[in-house]
Amino acid sequence: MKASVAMIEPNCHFCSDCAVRGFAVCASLDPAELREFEHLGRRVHFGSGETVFSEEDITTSFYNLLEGVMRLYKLLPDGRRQIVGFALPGDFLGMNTSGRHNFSADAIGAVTVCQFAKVPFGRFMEERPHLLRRINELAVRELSQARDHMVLLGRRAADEKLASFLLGWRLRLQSLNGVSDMVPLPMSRQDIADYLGLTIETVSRTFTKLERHGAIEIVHGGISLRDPALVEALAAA
Amino acid sequence: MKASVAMIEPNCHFCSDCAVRGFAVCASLDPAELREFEHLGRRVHFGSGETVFSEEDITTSFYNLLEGVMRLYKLLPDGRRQIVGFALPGDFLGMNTSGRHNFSADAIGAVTVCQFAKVPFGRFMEERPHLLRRINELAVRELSQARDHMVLLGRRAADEKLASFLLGWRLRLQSLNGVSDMVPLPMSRQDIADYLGLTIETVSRTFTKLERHGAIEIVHGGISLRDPALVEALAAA
DNA sequence: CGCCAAATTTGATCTGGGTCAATCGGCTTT
DNA sequence: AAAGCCGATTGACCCAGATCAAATTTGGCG
Repeated sequence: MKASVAMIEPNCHFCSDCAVRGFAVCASLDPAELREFEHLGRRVHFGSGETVFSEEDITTSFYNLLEGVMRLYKLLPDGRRQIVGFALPGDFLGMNTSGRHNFSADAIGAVTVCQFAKVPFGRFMEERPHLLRRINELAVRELSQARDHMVLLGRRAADEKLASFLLGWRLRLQSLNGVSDMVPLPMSRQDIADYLGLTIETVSRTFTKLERHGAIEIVHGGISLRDPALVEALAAA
Repeated sequence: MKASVAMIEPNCHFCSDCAVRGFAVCASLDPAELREFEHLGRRVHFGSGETVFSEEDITTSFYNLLEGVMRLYKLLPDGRRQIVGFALPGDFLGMNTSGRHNFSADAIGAVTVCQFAKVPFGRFMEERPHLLRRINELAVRELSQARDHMVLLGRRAADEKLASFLLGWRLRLQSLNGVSDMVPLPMSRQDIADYLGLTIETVSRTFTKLERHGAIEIVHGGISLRDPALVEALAAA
């Protein structure tokens, strides 16, 4: 939404001690490859609300999210928005066949990405099938998530949507931060609404309803799961 | 839905004169590789309504659709169904990370697939990065379609959904059969409803409404686009 | 051709979630 | 600490699409 005034950090970092080393695309590279890979990417910071790339942009870079959360979305000409996913550290963004990004991505809060120019990255991947295999694995996993999201959007009621979202989000955070009943929600109610195919009012009412039923507690910056089994029952439905 | 009594044809066919040779996964193989590849797949026929594989099945095979149309769908425990896509000749099915199919697939009308056992296919692909690249390309394209479908499900009204579906389906058929204003619809109204996140009644009413407005004509086995520009205006909206 | 079963269309009514309109509450600014 | 702002909540009302209930059409099949 805001004009990009992203800060580019002098590249004084090493892949070997990168926070996402173990589970991002680079997990497929051995130490020798990693040293070469290091020269391909540069760290870039984005502030809250800044746009990292837009739907119709020609793809010149791929991105590996290192820190923070991003919203990935598509807009209709009249401004309706559908958030197609939230990106977390370790997610790889920018693959496409058309030569253009087919969704937009903004930072939710401060974000750090590892940016790769498309051409050198493609050349590097050319002769490293295991990197391609890793990227394919990530694409196939995303495809599976996308299909789950379609079921949610097409066939679930508002309370089921919210319950599934909370559990799914918690699960993704678990692999980064460990298990907890506290679920931080860095995105706004509007973001949640646009992710679930609802309005902000319905999201707010549904949160309140879940809280009244003792399923969750709404706390500053997120929610706390009071009765995980109840929420799971709603989400399974 | 029906128990599978699929007919397995003695493998007397050659990849080189396969109908989907030019645009399926095998498009990435040279003539020598193709001869080897030939021994990996076997043609299998399915009758109308037969299930090719189910959501929770362990993946033992991949499939290349040769002839016919399939519906790909997920079910909720209470029977609600979301169709996540329709497969057409050239589509490659079965990739996943979990070891299980994450959706079910039935034949809509008679279908022929080229079935590959997972392990030998994986071994063959292992040493042919261009085949992997081709599969990745197909996955990334599907991901883009999936995101468009999310926008449709989450943010579009019934008439916009139907108009987008008709145009999208026509476009896919175009690359197989050439341009035409006649759009065959081999799937049932219920299938269309489950694809669009609507009920069968709403789909039927919306078809009638589009016909009354002179946008389409409902003909046996499909529709005819009477005013493509009008339909496009609705779909763009 | 005539009969039954299934698919589709049409009609009447209902309702979940949208729309419109106030508040509310937590930050920032001064 | 008062004012202003913005996101979130709550309330009143409405409507697109769901649900329930018939017709009507279509397709197989003896």
